[in-house]
Amino acid sequence: MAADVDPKGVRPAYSLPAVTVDVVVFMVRGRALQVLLIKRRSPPFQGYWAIPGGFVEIDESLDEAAHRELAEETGITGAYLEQLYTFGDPGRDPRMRVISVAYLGVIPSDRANVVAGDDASEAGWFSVQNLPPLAFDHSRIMECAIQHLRRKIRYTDTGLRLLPELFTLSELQAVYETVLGEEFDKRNFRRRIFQSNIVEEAGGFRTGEGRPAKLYRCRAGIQNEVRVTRLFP
Amino acid sequence: MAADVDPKGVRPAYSLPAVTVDVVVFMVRGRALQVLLIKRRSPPFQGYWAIPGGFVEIDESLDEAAHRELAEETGITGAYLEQLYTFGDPGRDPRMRVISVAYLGVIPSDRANVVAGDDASEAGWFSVQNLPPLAFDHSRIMECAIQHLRRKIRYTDTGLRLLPELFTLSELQAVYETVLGEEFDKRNFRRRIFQSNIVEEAGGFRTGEGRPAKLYRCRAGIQNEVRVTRLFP
DNA sequence: ACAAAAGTGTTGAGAGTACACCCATGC
DNA sequence: GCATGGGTGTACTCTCAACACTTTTGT
Repeated sequence: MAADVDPKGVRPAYSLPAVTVDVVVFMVRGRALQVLLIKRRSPPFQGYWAIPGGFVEIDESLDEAAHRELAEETGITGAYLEQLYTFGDPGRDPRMRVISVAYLGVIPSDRANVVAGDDASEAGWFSVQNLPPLAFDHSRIMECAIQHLRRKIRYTDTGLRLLPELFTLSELQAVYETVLGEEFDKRNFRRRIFQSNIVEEAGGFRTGEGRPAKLYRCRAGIQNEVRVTRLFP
Repeated sequence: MAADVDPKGVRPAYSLPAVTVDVVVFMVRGRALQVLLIKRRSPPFQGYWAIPGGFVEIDESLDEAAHRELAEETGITGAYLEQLYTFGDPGRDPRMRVISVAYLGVIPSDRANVVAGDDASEAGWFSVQNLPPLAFDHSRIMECAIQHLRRKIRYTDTGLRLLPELFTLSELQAVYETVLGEEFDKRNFRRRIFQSNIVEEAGGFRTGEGRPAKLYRCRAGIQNEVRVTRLFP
């Protein structure tokens, strides 16, 4: 339910938890799934790497807070963000009770240039295969995010949001293979993508080594749920 | 990230949002999907029906808060609860900023006896087809919960948690049909249940009208994910 | 014996999987 | 002309969906 004011008066401040957002943003570069971290420049966990995030302001929504903190601390704007899970165990921050609403985000590699902000001495991308020790309970949040991304890319169009507006089918396949850590048959992959009807030809070609590849884009009006086959379809 | 203390000092109380849990508990009775509501006895929305819930105490986890508030306001204990989504738009409570972590719960109909608690003048079950106007943004939370339950029952063992320990396959089928609002072929339904291997024979029979029906129980060690077929299986 | 619910198999269609070669370009 | 990556079709297997009658009990 929404709050009832304490009948004896306004709830005292010391009994109120702080609320933060934490934003786990992924990118695929080359053949690596990478995640955005910042280096903490104040205690506790000074010098540790951490998931970007911070306090929710009193007059902004949670989504707004997630976008704002991400932009402030890393310079990243326009990422696709969605709420992941809320972590609120007492003791997860040694200083005070902090309840953190975690967000999962993805961004195309061509918009992944970071600029460290005020609260962070540094911001950078790390391969999920090779993460540094993280501050607070951020390893747990990270595991949760990776698991969720892998699940989500299997049955929604999240894979497309990891690519620039125009992309080739080989690039798309590489994204899926990188995130999921398995390889797919080229012909079956293409058949599935076409059947699911999430892309359309953009008209151009990408040249380079070998035969030029057709460019595709995300079909307009694609919602999130591409397809799920279930216990009871 | 977890919190950084405001460099200028402790964050003042007026800028801290309150944190609550809201618990949407479902039950199937007869051929109706029902949800547990309480009647508010103080303003705002005095006399309106609302989703049970309340403040998170400073030293309890979110899960604990959800179970505690549910027990305090409705007398229901031992429900299966899981976190659903966190609703935190400014203005969702007219008095103050309230961020609410919503939980989804299910309970067998034989444990659904309610006892109204302190904060509620009444507690009762309502068919989701026929809900009263709800307080705050609870209609939105309710929609989200119903949608999530319908999705979840399709690919996990949530259906079993809506039944007593022992049940017949016809009762199980009735639960699925009630929650999803569609009918299934009896032979195909049974084949699916057996293939997914989530139940085992309990050894007894339920008698009544017609031929007695074998009793089943949830197989030990069943986790949540029964099966998902995906874009890339 | 009849009413009421339980239980049981088969067939056809569609989706998933495995698999190998030709094509268009740059150098 | 050759190296490089792009692009295409088919056969087999398995899963899903549609469909009707027999069995066991209570009255």
